Amino acid sequence: MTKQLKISEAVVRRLPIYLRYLNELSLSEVQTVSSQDLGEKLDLNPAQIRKDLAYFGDFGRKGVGYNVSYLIEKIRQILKLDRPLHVALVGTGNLGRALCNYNTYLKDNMKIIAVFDADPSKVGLVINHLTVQPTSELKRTVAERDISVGIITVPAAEAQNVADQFIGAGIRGILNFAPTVLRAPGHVRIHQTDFTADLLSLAYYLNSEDEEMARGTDG
Amino acid sequence: MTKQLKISEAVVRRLPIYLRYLNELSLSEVQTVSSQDLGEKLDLNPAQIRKDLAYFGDFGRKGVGYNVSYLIEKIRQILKLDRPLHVALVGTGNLGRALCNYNTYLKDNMKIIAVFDADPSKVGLVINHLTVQPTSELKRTVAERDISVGIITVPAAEAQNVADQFIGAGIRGILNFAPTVLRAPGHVRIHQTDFTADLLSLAYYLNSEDEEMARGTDG
DNA sequence: TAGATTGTTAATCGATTAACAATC
DNA sequence: TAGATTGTTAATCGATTAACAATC
Repeated sequence: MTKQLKISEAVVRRLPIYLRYLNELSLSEVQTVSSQDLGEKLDLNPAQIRKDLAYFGDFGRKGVGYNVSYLIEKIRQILKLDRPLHVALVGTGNLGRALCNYNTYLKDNMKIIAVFDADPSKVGLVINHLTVQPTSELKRTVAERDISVGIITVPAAEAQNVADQFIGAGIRGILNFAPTVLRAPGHVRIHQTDFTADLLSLAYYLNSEDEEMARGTDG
Repeated sequence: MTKQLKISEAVVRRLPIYLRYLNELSLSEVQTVSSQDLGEKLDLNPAQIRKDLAYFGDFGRKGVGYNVSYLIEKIRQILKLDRPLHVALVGTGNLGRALCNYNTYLKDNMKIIAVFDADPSKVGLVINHLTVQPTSELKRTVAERDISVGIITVPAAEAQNVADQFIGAGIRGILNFAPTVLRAPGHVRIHQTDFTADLLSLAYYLNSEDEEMARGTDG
């Protein structure tokens, strides 16, 4: 029986992680997996995994565990990856090109099907079978090709402008790689990927051997 | 007076965000900023910002706000970005190349100074003034050039192997872009950048116009 | 002095984990 | 039946937010 409470973001963000490992298991022809197994592999608490999944239904069998292919099917339904999802990307710098080539990765019905750049010298280039279009065509293409997600890989200064174009074109979600906070109306979901922040915050945790010794002595 | 409680990860992850905007303000020659201003710009609660900063010291002035350049200096000290920090990257695919070119971005004393690839056909290529070295040279280079952070941009199947080499070479922190959970001893800090998960989890939140109307009618 | 804004405490909210009855 | 493992409740832990005295 599927419950419909409000699901926390933390839970939703773990679902793709589960899905990824389940797909691996499926390839290895593993039939069944326990929350214990999943927890060890993904470095998560088994109780948390059971709780996460139980928000959406009773997918497991007591004493047995979870059927791998059934759970894959269910998580794909929850994430709405059981239907095709069209993505557009703006900004064909190194990062944008990298993401276009990641398309193979996203076999989960999610596919970049259009690529844009404001720079005329980039227009017409072919990246992984996609021809770069001028950003001026964004609105029309999004409507015509039923694109619901936009990826932004332009410089920070242009990101809000591109976001506004996406929003005006009726996009539903944006994945932003530019290091800037985007404004969007409530019905447009924004996910931020901020690896500069990931990298800089890493510095905080770097202890030299010396410091570790010092701590050992002190405390 | 600097307090030394245990600082939560959530707090540390916001510091680079503050730093980024403060640097912008500094460029615009803004002298002073309030938690109110910061909160509006960064879409965060002002009380949270004040609390975050207060963990590390009394950086503000009541009735006035925070001095921009003083706060920049302090946050850089906290994040240990007041000293040079050498980074190595393994995997010169599209993403790896993209990150090498982001070097300009990371003016904060953090710099990619060595690049490796296991593929002999990549060795010797020059990416943003860096010559690609064979991965076999990783350990020696890390030691010789005082490299403390490793970035992994290889396929998932090879990521743990590369991580182990970094760890064996005495690295202190790893930023992993491969979609796999890495194992590491406690003294090595792992940050995971998982934009595939960011993208897939986005799908969960995409409501079509129709669904929104339905919800409007139902509830 | 009056207005603004910090630093901090207390209240709230949310997420994780432990424990265990149910049951395969 | 005995062993394993789920789903779920209760307990814990942690993070965010509101409120306000202190003070510039």
